Amino acid sequence: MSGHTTIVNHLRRTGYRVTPQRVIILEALQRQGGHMTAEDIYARVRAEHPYINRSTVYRTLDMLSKENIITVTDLGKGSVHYEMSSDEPHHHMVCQQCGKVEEVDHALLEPLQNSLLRKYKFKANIEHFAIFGLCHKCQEKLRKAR
Amino acid sequence: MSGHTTIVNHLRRTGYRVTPQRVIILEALQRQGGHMTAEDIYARVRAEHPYINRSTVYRTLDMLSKENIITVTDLGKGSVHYEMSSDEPHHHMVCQQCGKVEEVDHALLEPLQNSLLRKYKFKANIEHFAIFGLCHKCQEKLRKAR
DNA sequence: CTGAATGCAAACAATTTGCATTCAT
DNA sequence: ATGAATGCAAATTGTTTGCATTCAG
Repeated sequence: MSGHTTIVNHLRRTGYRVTPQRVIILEALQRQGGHMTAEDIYARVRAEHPYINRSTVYRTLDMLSKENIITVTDLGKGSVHYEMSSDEPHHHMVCQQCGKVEEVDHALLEPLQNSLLRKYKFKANIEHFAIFGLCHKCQEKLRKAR
Repeated sequence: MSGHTTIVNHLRRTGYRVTPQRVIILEALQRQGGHMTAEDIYARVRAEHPYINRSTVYRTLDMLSKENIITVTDLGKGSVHYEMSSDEPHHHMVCQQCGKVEEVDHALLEPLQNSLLRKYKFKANIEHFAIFGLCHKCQEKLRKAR
């Protein structure tokens, strides 16, 4: 699931209409790469195409996530983050001190995923993963402060 | 950290004033046991003490979590959940289909916690953990639906 | 041409804030 | 008596909705 045309074709096949605003929003997501909030995306899109409406952005993001073209992650910042889905799942460590978000190798999460399935028959959706805590730098800072 | 007086004493020692509203909010949290949103707590408290203000509830919850008397969990429902801190940490599996929240044994999380520390020096705050996915029942339902 | 998608303005939910008043210490 | 905490009303933030208009297919 990547590349403009592939996605656009998928949408068309599924019965969605390919409007200019949808294309523009998709492009913004692809250009950025990392996480963005709806509001980030709106701002970015607005910069070049001032006629695009905020609700269109929200509705499009909703649609894209239902189609698994983008993934939604709740990083505990009061608003959800979006990014393009990728083949290699990755996860997020969120520093509660400085707010920095780092990525976690999927391999570290797999054992947990398996044990949850074995013990609780719970199928963890690991795309939707955010781990909160303290990054290395902030631990150092805290230690020195004492 | 449990029992009315222990907490009340801790607060007083730390320089907080022990107001009736704070005591009432604490009691509501203790009576309930499980997670509650700020709004849940407000409603419950209001039922018996209608004079208590909404902002007082929010401010008190804020204070209690800063003092580690309660823990905050973002279960991805648009509003944060609170519950009394306990000695045995536990975590949450949130079913994205039916919304049910189950608890996860801490033992399953420990390996992850360790590997994050080893590989990224990231100190995961595991009190703040929510794992999203599909519970057993909803997996069954989904399978049958197809 | 036709219904899906957009734009707009208004509604909403959860939370926060400024400020005058009250009350725990 | 003094500043911390409360109550109140208003503001903010992020998001959703109803409805008339537009435009992709």
